[in-house]
Amino acid sequence: MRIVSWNVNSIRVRLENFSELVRKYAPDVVLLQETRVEDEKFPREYIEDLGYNLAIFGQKARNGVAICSKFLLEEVNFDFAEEARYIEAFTGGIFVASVYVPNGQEVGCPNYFQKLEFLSNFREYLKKFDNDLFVLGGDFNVGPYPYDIYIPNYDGIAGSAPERAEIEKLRETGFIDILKDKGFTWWSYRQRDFKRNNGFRLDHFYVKQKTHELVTNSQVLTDIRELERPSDHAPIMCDIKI
DNA sequence: ATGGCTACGGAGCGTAGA
Repeated sequence: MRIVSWNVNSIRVRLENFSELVRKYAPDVVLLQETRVEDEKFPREYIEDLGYNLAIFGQKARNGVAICSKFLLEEVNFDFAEEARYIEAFTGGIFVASVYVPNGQEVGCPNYFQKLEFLSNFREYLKKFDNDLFVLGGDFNVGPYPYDIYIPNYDGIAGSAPERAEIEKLRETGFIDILKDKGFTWWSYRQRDFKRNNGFRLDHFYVKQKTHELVTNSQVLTDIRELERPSDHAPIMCDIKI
């Protein structure tokens, strides 16, 4: 099974890039974040015509998550967060989840503390999957290690010690960050940051040991970030022997 | 130089992203 996770920064603007992703990599499951569209306006037909079933949880203008799968989607649930930031389902024999962690805006502001709280609550929520084959993908908006952010000694938003501590606690519950050391996943649209590789590694896959034993490959799809009218995030991909 | 770019809503430019 091939799984992609991708912050698309508007699904409606990214349809051609989505099609190219499917043409090049033929993923079985695509976990989307920042679809930025209410459910009634989601381009369902376009995605379904590419061969995917859909589970969506969106809202107007901001946030929005979705799961696209070539397999039947069962036990779809998006109760974790009030904003459209989380969705899970059982598909093709495993549980998958797509999460869009709040950005936090600026260290110390109210949204920043909401981000820390989100991560803390989320860690507790995920205990329900302790005994399942489970792949969690998403935009965590944190670069867990110093080399995940191109700026030396950076400790601003996405790189502050409390944010990194929340992710460390997630790892301490047994989750393995399978894209550690695989490079950046986000580059600002500004300053030609992508060309200069001024990036952050914000998009992660987490699996526990039982699932990790089945992972055969993981990578960042930087070629999709190079397309015309790209998202500011590259998709991330992993292959699981299932 | 505290901007730079992109998407959204909604018809100006403010807000958010990270």
